[in-house]
Amino acid sequence: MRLSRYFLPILREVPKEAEIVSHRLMLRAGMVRQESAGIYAWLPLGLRVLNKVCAIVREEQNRAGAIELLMPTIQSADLWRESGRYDDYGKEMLRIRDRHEREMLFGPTNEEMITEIVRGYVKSYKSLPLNLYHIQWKFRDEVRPRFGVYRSREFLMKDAYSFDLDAEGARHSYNKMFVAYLRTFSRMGLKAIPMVADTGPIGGNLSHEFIILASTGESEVFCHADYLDKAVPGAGTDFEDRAGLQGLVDQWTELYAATSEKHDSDAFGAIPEPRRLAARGIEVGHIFYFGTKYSAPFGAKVQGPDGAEHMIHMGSYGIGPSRLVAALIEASHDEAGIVWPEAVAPFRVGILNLKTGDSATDAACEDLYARLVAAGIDVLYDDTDERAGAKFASADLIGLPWQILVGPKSLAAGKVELKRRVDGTRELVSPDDVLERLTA
RNA sequence: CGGAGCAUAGCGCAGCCCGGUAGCGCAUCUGCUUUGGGAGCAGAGGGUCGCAGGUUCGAAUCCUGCUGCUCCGACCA
Repeated sequence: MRLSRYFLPILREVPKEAEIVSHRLMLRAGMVRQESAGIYAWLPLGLRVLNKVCAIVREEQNRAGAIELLMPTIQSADLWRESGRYDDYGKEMLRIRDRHEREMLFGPTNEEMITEIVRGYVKSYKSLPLNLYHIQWKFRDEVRPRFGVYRSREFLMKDAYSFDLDAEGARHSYNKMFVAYLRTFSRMGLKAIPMVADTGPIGGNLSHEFIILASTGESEVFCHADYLDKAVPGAGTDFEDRAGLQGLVDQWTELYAATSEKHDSDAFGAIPEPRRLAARGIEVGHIFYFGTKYSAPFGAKVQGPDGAEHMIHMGSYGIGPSRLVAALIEASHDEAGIVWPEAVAPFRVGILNLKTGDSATDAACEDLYARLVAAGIDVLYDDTDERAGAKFASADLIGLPWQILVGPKSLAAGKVELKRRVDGTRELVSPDDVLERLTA
């Protein structure tokens, strides 16, 4: 992409409403624009990151055996009356009437709908286990939206719902998601720690929150420091190996880790003092097992091998990609701007033409650009006639992991500079070597 | 939902107390000079002063109502 043709409204000054660093940087980097309290338009740069986050979420959900579908944003009130949550949910639910005065709502979650869908088709234990997920916009009419897309009213959510014949099967489904979550966050460059969680209004008795550590996090968390160095299960993990998967989950839950709501100071105190970690954290995922809480009121049951009818055991598993984008920035930024992990960077590489109009510099940039594009690399070519300093500032602000600085100085020696955003280091290398390095 | 505050150009703000035909910085556009860490000079464009009423010869400014947004607290993927 040529910057001169792109839509990247960078702000030099910070809109005053932005309090936390991720919100400020997202506005400055031209990633989002507020349209209403807690409602945002995703501008091209922000959308690129959001899509990359979703792609990783999808890959790991699919790897763990979950199947994607797509449910609507608008649901009927009747569906929610069936579970009894229409009245319970309160003012957080955005209620709407259509032209026929039918009561509708903008979905805050989809347990009811997915249960209704499965009830309609699944009649035999042979169809189980089943895990269906979708990535869809949701709306919760928060009393006080804040922190940009971190706590917005409209937000993108991946929610998966598992269906099993019995509690043991459900436990296995839970473990699949548990491992999938470890992998998902790890691939985004985050260290996410599963913590024992309150099951909240959704209910159930088995639940973990996935927390990443960030000084700006809103919850207080306590855990064993060994979690920070734990190896995440590999891509070759056999998700059908029940015992093996349980072993992985056990490894990841045997050490102490809890949010302040579930904090047990005795257990925490039992950790050797130097390994005690009290920090602030951001919740980026939450998984639940809730048994027959929804299948019972919906009459979602299957016939088992014994010929009898069994209530389906369910779990649900959420990740908020829109929130994750903010969380990623909270976890990775500096004074100059965002420091994207490569896996989610809007563009992996930036080419900075430090002297637009100079024929040698222009030619070298065009050549590099063409070759990187041909190699299938996401590259943003700053071909504008801004001064070098402004280009450095912009590239650092939007967090491009690799920046190729092309100017007359280094070009005189047949070189360009390859700069790493994460530590600011630069190397003088030939254009051919840059290609080599970035495509390796 | 309790408490506090704000609303003037794309962004950040001044002007309001004390009414008199709307201003600054950044951004944008044109020209010239610059050109390796957010350049300089000269010029230009851009605003129903959140909305609706009222007071007044005259309202961004005073009064009333409304709307939107932000912050603190309780709640929350």
